[in-house]
Amino acid sequence: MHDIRMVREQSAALRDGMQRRGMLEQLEPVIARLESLDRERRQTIQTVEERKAARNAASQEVGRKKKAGEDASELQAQTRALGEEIARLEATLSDTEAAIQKGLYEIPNVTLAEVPAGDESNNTVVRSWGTPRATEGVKPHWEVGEALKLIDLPRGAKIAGSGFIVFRGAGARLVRALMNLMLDLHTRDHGYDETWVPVVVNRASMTGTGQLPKFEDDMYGLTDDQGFLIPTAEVPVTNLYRDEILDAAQLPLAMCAYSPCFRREAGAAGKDTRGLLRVHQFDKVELVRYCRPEDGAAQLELLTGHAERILQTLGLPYRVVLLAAGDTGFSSAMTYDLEVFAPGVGKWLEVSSCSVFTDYQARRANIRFRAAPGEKPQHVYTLNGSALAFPRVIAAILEHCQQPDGSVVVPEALRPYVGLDVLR
RNA sequence: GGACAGGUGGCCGAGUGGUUGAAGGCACCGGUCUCGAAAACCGGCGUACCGGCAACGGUACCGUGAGUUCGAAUCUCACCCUGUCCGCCA
Repeated sequence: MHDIRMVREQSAALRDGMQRRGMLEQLEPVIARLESLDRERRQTIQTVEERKAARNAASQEVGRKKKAGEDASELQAQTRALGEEIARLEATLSDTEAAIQKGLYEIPNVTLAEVPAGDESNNTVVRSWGTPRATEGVKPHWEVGEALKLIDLPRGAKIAGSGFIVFRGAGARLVRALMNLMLDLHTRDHGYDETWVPVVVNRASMTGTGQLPKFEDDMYGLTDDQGFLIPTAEVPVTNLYRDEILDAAQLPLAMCAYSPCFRREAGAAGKDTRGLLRVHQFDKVELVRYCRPEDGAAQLELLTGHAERILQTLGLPYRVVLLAAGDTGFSSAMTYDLEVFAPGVGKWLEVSSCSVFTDYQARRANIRFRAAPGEKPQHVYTLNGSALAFPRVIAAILEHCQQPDGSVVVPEALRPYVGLDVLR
């Protein structure tokens, strides 16, 4: 969420940011309305506070008179009328403020200068690693997965619904292996603090990271309670320090967490629905960092490198894509997608999305730090990235490491965790 | 799930419906004293918003929300959270 002051004082930069996302036309009415609501709000505040000052003075006078044994009934009646006026003004004010809030929630973050303007056709591959193998003769992961009895999609659909996966045998062990490998690397080599968090969170947390109010349809909500299943560990982990003020010495703060993730994928019907590419529940190790504003860009490079390291360790060819403004997520200021090549389906699969949110999330979630004792707290910059999402990594392994006989060579780094060299 | 008890400033802890933003203490900052330090003493010490170039003025905030009242930290209701005991349960 932006600060209303951003709208007031930096409206040119805001409009430029929306232009670069290709959303200015759509959002111009919202911005213009915010500008007028802002003026309205301040106007009303002035009036209401002036009336309150008058009421406070009159109330004290009533008290004084009563104490002195004088009659205060007339003054009381006047003050009551004043109170009624205040109530009306406050109702107006709270309407105005709600409208401002709503408007601010509709405006996405402004992207950083190095982010290319325009829609996804302007996404840029900034580097790549490894050599994608030829697609010739490589079977899609769902065929291998089924043949090797690693994945049971029909039974997943039976017990939960389509888009829910069952892993079996070595497939299930592969999931556990990935979890351990990733957590080990991030905690041992990359300095992340391992965290284990609830997969159910409340509305305040979902609002803090920006899933609410705009994307409620994408999430699973609990029907009897006011909770939601998390779509990513970003939500609980980033919210850990919601409404807190950190010491400067705590920054940069780095946390990683394994969690299952739940997504309704509403509106995605028919797209990438085969196999493991788009499912309602999947596992992921997530990286979350908080840093000082001046470190934001460097921290994004660092975090992205940590995610890349997993793909390198697994020996899977990938490329790093800098998303154009129009393709960058709502709350994000800059995002790199990591795409691994899956020769069986002949596609680059997004297995990670690493973003810096500047202070956009931190403002919403009210996460601050004090640069020096006695200074005013300011918002941290938040970052996160998957490292990595399991199902697509598994798909890539089943395809990239596939042998002509249909068996799959387990990436070397994973062998101690899986306990097998080849899946056959 | 049931029964009690409780939620006040960075922390502890007072608070009778009326100059209470809130006693007192701790912590913290500045000063006096000291060769220096400690102790003692003196002073300072919340946040947000609105107006103002500023000095400053105003408003709001005692878990959250609503209500009663001329006036609410203080009274009423609902909700949330914490603690203790009971029940149930992996």
